[in-house]
Amino acid sequence: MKKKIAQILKDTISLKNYPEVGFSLEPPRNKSFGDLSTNAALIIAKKVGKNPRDIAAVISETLSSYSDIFTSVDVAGAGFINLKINDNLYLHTLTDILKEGRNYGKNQNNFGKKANLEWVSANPTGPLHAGHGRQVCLGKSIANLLEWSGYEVTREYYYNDAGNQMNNLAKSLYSRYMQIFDSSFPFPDDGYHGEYIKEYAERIYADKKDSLKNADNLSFFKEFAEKANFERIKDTLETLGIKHDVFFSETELYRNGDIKNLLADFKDKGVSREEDGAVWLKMDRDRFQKDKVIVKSTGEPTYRLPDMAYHINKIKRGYDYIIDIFGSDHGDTYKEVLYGIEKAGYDTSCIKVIIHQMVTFKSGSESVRMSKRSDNVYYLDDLIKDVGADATQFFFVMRAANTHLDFDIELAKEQSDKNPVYYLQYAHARICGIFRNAELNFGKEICESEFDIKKLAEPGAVELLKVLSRFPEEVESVSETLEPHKIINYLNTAAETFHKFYHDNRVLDADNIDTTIARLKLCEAVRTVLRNGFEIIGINAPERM
RNA sequence: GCGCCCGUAGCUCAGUCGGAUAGAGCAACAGCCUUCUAAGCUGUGGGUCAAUGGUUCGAAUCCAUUCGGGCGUACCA
Repeated sequence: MKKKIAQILKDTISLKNYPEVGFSLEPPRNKSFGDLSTNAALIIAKKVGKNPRDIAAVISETLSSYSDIFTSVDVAGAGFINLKINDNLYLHTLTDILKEGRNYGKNQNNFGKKANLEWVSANPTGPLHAGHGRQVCLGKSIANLLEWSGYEVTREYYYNDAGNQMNNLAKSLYSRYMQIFDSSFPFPDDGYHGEYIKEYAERIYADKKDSLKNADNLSFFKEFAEKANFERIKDTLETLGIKHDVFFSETELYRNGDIKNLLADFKDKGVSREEDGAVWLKMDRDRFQKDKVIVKSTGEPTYRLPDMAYHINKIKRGYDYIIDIFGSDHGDTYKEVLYGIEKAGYDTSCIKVIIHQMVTFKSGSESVRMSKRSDNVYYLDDLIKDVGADATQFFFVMRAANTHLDFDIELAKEQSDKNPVYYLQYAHARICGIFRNAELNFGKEICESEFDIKKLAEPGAVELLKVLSRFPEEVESVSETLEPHKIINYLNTAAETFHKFYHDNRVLDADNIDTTIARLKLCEAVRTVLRNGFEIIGINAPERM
């Protein structure tokens, strides 16, 4: 509906020979100003140097002639045009919502396009810790958003298994295994201290007894640990309903020659140089402080080179849109990686990098420590166990990725009205309750009856429909910015408007069957929008609470 | 030092491609359940939008500087 009105406004502007401008068309903060408000006249006025109110008057005169759409067109303030929209238009959105059902809100703006979302991508050196949760949950929502705007989405997980850390992992496990026989067996200085390594050692011992005591290489331990860690990571992700389509290993880039080829490519193009036995990528001094090492003097590439090769691999696989999610600790390094890809001659404009800030956990007023070094790590598993999958998902997605997040475990755990997750879910459960009662008291047929739209004339119902009609626009804009917290903000107003309606208007009324039927349809529409919104952010829609 | 992100109500945060009287949840206070779930609804109080200067019809929003916090600033990933 907004699109249609924007078009009318645009046509009016060109009809009056005003220059084409970018204007806003939004519901005003203050509802008494109307349903939509535009600053078009102010923008035009600036451009042509005339009084904005005069221009607004000219435009609004034409707009008023669309009397079937606008019930009032007013010029206000400095030159805003405020529009009130005919309630009948909103009543018809109800029919649309009921017809589209689970698809209401989806759009096909990117139909036929392929997107690749890479996230989590934690190396398999141990279980995911609670801090990983932010990107795990963000990615889940973002993948959904992409799908809701028509993309075919590949969910991808990239892991570095070629570097030193996997060797450390193997050494750590070997050491724990040997400690079963000799508790004084040395543990590597930079080893992984987690309890899970001891568990793996026990499992190996149970199966192999002491047959690996004199192993001449650690490949068994490496493979065992990698496999076990991945199993646990995948289990954790599955608890949250996440399944990656592709697990891409760094080793693959060595095997298929991508890394070697890229290095040769850099050399051919003259963008790399050698110094002190290492290979450096020449960086643009306006943007970077110094050149960066891509191959160490030991002959091993740094993480940058495989990362570049990996992204080039993704580009070559033909995606229209490539999205990475990283923590703020990668805030600078991804720029180096993109720079390298450009130097290799690839267009990086299809790559979008989402950086999220770090998370601190607290329990009430106490902060929860998340040290990687000690045994005392708060894992993502623990968090999910403590607060539940829905609250985990909700709390991580509730805020803009761009700001630091305080995760209050006590609040998330709280099974009460304090907890913002329940506010939304409760609205859904309430509606389900109404339908249970409707079937009980009026029979199943009542839900399928034809309804009379005129029975929804009361302000609460119209207000509710106005909010519901915004959902597709909301999805559309959020799937461009990839900021799922805005969906939550929207759902909050939807839930709030419903709770208000519920409080003021009784749905089931034996004396007014027609009204009952119409209101049931309205409830069905609210339930649809809530359910669809929940699907995007990735939480359940409970039928009772 | 340099780079990126942030600073909005007592707390946690929305709002930021410039728009009208800056919002929500929690906390505080006062009300509403013999009728579909009170995990709800209604109302009150609470603000130098970190500070200063600038740009203009108009700034929480853009620019500059300062202060404060986070993350980087490796031949770690």
